[in-house]
Amino acid sequence: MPELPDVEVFKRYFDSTSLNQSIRDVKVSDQTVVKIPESGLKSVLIGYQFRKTSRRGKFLFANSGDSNWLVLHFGMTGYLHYSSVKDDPPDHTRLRITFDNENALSYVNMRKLGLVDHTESLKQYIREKNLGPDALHLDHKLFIEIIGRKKGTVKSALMDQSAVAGIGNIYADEILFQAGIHPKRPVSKLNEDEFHAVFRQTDPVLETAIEREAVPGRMPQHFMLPRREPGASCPKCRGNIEKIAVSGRSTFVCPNCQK
DNA sequence: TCCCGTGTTTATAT
DNA sequence: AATATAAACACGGG
Ligand SMILES: [Zn+2]
Repeated sequence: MPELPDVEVFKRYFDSTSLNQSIRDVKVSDQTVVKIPESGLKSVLIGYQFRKTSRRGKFLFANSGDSNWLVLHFGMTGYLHYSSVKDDPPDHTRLRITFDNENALSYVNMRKLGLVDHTESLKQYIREKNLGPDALHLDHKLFIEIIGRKKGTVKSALMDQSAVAGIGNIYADEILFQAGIHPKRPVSKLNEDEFHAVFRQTDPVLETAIEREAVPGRMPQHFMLPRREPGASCPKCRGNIEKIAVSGRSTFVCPNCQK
């Protein structure tokens, strides 16, 4: 689930549920995903309120005052869940933050590929993680420059978080499908028009996905995203969608529409 | 220095 | 029942 659009949806969910409520308790139920000991998290959270959030790529940051940032990354299976403290938290809840208003925010992650961390400096954390600029609303020239200097296939370039942050396996496929570019094309062989086609599709794909709350079934008819299965038909030409591997990741492509 | 393949993780499907 | 797969990244060899 969690690529840029999903994490942006999580951010809005966080903003609409969990800001400006005093934190009463913090429970860590998995100390491998949560990188800070429970006692440490308690000391930076209890008695504070989340004031604002920030997103860079697939990372979500929640601020509760000067030099106090909670870091959330969702891996492949993470999400947020907010409910009454009296309700049982979902399975695989790794962290639960309880507010004075009797509600609680849970960080849920079935697999342990994500992380919860803490940092005093957003800038420094982003630098340490080597994250490129956010993929959404990226400047045209910068996008072309960053992607253009990469080696390898255009799909792996788009998915490189140190180049442009936020695009993962699903949305790389979608952007390239909308752009009519084959994911295995080497970046070095793309001409100016093809670079431009990829750039031109990036914002609309990401923005549309956010509008539809990143739910596959709510995507527009011309999206390939809900059709990631062998034998599906291309929404543009009705041809057969092909499943291939690119940098070891499952990739769906219409060989007729993507050259 | 950069790119790519491998390992990590756990529930599901075959 | 073993095996493969899945929206993630870290790491090490070439
Ligand atoms: Zn097609």
